[in-house]
Amino acid sequence: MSILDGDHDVTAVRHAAPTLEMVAARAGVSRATVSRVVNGSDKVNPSSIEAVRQAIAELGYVPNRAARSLASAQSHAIALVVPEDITRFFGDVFFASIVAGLNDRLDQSDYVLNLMVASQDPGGKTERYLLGGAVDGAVVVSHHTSDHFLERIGDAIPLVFGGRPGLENIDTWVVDVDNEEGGAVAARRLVERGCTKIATITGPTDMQSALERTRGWKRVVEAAGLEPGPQVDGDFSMVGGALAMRELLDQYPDVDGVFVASDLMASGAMPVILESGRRIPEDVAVVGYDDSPAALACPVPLTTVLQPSEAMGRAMADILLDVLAGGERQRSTIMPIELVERESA
Amino acid sequence: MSILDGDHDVTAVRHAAPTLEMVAARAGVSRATVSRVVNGSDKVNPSSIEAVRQAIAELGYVPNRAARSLASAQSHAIALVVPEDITRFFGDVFFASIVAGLNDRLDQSDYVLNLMVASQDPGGKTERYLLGGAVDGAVVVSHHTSDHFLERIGDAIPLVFGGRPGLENIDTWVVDVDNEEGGAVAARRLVERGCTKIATITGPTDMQSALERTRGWKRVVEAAGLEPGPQVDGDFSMVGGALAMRELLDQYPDVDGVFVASDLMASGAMPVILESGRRIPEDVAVVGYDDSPAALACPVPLTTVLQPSEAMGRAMADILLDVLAGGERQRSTIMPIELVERESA
DNA sequence: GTGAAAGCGCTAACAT
DNA sequence: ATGTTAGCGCTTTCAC
Repeated sequence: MSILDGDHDVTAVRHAAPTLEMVAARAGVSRATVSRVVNGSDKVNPSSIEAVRQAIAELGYVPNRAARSLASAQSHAIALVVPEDITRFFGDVFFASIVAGLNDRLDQSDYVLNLMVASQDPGGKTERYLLGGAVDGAVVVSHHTSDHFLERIGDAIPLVFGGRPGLENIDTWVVDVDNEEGGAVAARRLVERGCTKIATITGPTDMQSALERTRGWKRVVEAAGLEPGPQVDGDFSMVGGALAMRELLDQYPDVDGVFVASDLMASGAMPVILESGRRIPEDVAVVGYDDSPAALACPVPLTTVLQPSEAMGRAMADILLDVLAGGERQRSTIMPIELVERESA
Repeated sequence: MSILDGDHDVTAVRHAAPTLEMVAARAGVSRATVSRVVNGSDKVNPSSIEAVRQAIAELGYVPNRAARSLASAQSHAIALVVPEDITRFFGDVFFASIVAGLNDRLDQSDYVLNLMVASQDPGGKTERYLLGGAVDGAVVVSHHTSDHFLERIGDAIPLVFGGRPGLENIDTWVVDVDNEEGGAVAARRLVERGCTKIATITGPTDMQSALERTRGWKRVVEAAGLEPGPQVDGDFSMVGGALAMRELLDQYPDVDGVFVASDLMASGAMPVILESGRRIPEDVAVVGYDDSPAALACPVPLTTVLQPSEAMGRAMADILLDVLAGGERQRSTIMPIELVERESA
């Protein structure tokens, strides 16, 4: 009692956290017993459990994480590494739902998530953090190809990559979406509705995912006995999509179907099509990619390819947790995509 | 050398991290000296510094965070607490740039950011984490009014709130944007362009920020000698904005100016105005709020109120870091808003 | 300027 | 089932 009645010092003095030792003293048991109760060991006498529980409640005891972590060599934390500009990252619904999925899975464990934005990272702070035992494992999400510093880290803690190839020769897992199949599904839709002049607006050519989507698109178009139309780089941005569309209409005026590799680009491209006097989908059918909010904000509701981003996040967390618990997991997990049918194609 | 040449066990065995003791042995100095070098103490002989540095490099030594944290009673981490649904959080550009600002400031310190999404938080994991000494302080961002569990936390570590009122009676700081002034600026724009029938589409009435914007709007409209038009709740969503606009046009058909308390709502409301045969801004002028990407995706480029969200994030981090360093800071910081002039008003 | 020694609060063997 | 004893890897007096 005497320790707690400190109402008078609320604002100025921070309460010193009670320790396990204080709990032990109050409950009249050894520190080891308290530790056992806290960690849910089964070999404890019910009466002791009760006494400890009460002492914990009365004192408001919370285990010190650093001490626990030091003694057990586990942090019960995992890092979310984002080697990307943070505004871009958060602006992207794809990433947002991955994080939501991650978080959802983690909520059911006693692990916490640490956000590491490594875009600039002066002084290798991120690397030191990951190597310093602060986290038991890490999840890496980015569209870009792997950054170098991660190689050393995969050597020290398990790494799960999302949406892109992992590193070679070290302990890493990959959860990816089947981008090529995504491009293929989009193209198939166009082919099946009777388009014969099928072009595509692609993402940046230095992104693996963009390349794969294009490859899938091309495969299907060719398999249908058609001559693939132009591939114009739209840079994954809205204005990029508009510019690409303009260029496309110029050099390939009789285009009747286009696979736009992101909804954002599609939302930029559509007005250009409309302004040229063509109708969507009657004259030019459009299939997007992402099923982002942008798909609904388009002039014509966009038929698009849905990536299971939240499920990806959940899968990544699940794999990492499993591995940390000593389980075995497949190195590579490919998540299925699906077509969301709306009006543009 | 002999310790490092372990190329053969890359995949299976994780390297045991070198300890300070190993560095000391290699450098031929005491552990205390290594610690001094690592922490940049000035009272170390240059030659020792050199020896230690080299040993660190050769061994690839990285200090163990848990041990350091336990011994120094500091974690060098701060938490970003989000008592909100994560998808909503990341979907909101306002929050995204706050995080960008936070991160930007933190990059220049040796603190790291820990993401705590407390929306559901079974078992009070977040609370235990924050209370367990895992972080030295926390930043809380959310539009919603304070959650209860934060009170105990503010008692243990310094808390900085963003964009909403903090808690009473405990050590908290608040960085907020002047929402009332934001609403006032928007209304002023409408008044100055000659509107006389000015309505508003508001955010949810249980959000402080929404209330304040409406208050500012009302104050200015009345000060101009005008009768304030209807206030319709648009729920901060796109469809909510559309529905609200429809209702507004019904009950107040001669409206000639409307302050829509978020760009997202405005992007939903505008098409409704246009479809009713009214022109923007000639018949109905529209001012939004946020200066989000949605402002540019509107049928008519949206004049809107800009919140300095990134600066807010930076300010929050700055305050927290200062306080952690023992500095004194004002409890409340109000950031200025500004009007972004485009075509809709 | 440098080293020795004593913890930080917890977990994990090892006894009992 | 419970207590005792060592540490985990680091910082931090306190001597020298």
